[in-house]
Amino acid sequence: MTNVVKTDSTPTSPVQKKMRKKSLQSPVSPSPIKKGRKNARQSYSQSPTYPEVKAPLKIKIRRKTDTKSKSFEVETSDEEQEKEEVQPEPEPVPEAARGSLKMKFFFKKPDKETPKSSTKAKKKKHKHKRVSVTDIKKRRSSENTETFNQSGNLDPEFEEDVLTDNQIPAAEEEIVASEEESVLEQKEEPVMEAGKSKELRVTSEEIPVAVEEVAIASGEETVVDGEDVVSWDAAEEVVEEEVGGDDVAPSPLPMSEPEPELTTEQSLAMKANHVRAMAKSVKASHFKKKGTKKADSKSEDKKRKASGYNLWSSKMRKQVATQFPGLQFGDVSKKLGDLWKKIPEKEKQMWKFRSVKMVNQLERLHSSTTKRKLGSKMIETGPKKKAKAAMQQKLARINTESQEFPPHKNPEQTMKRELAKIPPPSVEAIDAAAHFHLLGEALLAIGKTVRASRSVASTTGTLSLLLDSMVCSFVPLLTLTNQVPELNGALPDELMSDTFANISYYMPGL
DNA sequence: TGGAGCTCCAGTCGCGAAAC
DNA sequence: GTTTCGCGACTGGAGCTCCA
Repeated sequence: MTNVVKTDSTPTSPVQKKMRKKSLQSPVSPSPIKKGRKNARQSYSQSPTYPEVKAPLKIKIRRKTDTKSKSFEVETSDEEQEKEEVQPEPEPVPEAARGSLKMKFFFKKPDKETPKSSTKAKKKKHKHKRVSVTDIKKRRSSENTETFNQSGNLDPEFEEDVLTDNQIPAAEEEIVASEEESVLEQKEEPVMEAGKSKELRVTSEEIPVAVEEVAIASGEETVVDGEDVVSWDAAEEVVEEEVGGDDVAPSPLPMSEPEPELTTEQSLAMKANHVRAMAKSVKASHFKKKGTKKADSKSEDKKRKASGYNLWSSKMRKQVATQFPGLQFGDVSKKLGDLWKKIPEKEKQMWKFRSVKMVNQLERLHSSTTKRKLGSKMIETGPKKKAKAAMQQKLARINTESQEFPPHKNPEQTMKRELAKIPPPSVEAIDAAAHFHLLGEALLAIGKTVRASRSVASTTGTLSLLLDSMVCSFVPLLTLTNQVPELNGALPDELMSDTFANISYYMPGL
């Protein structure tokens, strides 16, 4: 026997989801449940006549993926159907409870016995936890020997992440300064200049900060939501450029064979564009590899921002897992929850602010409707709606066209394929010049920002950027040095070429 | 049939919305 | 205005589905 519960269309938006869920939950008779959510829950959980489901029906939920409208099939075997029929007729269930009952049947996982998995139990526990947080905060001052490990002391690794009293004032300053910087950045609308890409200036300011935030939040390898969002934007744009369009410039010519009629300045511009494209492609490939499927499947608009706790826990979870290898995920979460309660409020505020700041950056990045043409000076701007619609059209076209090529299931292959689309960077003097040219643009933009903001945070943040810039200058300098005939090309071109590609990824302004 | 991709699960906190 | 609840975020693995 097969019961089919069909939905007309896939709930794509939160509102649709909610409506669909409400339709599933909505009882036959609406009046009793209209008292309110709380009452409805109470009637569900506290009803003495509610039949206890010890062995839920074996339910298979199939989702048809080949059509736009997805339907859900609920299947029950004949044997199970018999069991269902043999069961004594339960006493009448209140209408309000029926709605919830239907919901539970529909989503309950059949054959897993998880004593804690009851939603009600979880919520009760959650509720209790919330109360205990307040109590813990009140008692924290007297419990200055809160422990994490068995020795009774906070683990040294974690102490690195917990601010001491001496550090708190500096942290406060950082928060205030960063807030000022954020406000300033929000107010400041970059002025377009001929020949300068708006996108260049945006990325020169934001990407280093984003990388910094990612480093703060998750260490070097962890995928952080914010980073993915940033990079997927870049990825989309690269795909857009690579797939083509009327306004897309052709791929740069091989570096070793410049057009004879080009002036040095023109060649330099081409090189710079090539470096930009290369960096974007590398980024796109990199994050295509790291991006989670779950994140991919969700619309950016629907994604909820990661909270301060999320950022903090994503970083600390690694440490906890490293220190306690045998711990299950749930145990690690418990420890993280305990630790989160123990860290100072100031530090929590810092993580909260980092979350907010990251969201602001991403929003600004998303709100940027600028489109850059390779090899041209034109910047095209427009209303957000218009740009968004155009982007959606392009993505639709890309999706259609990309069906001609089978997707690479192996991410490594995907990355290699993406990298193969761009010519390898050459290591001639003009390439070094192009890198220096971009570096100069980036530093100029940074200088303007610092001068405009005059904040301490901007200055200190720029120092690390300058250090990165110095590092990024090494290979171009080595390239130039390698031109000296007496050296006989001591450094292999392949090495230099690979390093150029890496620098293109990290280089500010790309 | 094997591999790749997708979904769900665990426990926790934060946020937004609804209820009171 | 306060309280309560649902949902989403974090990660890694297990299990399921789909496709060649």
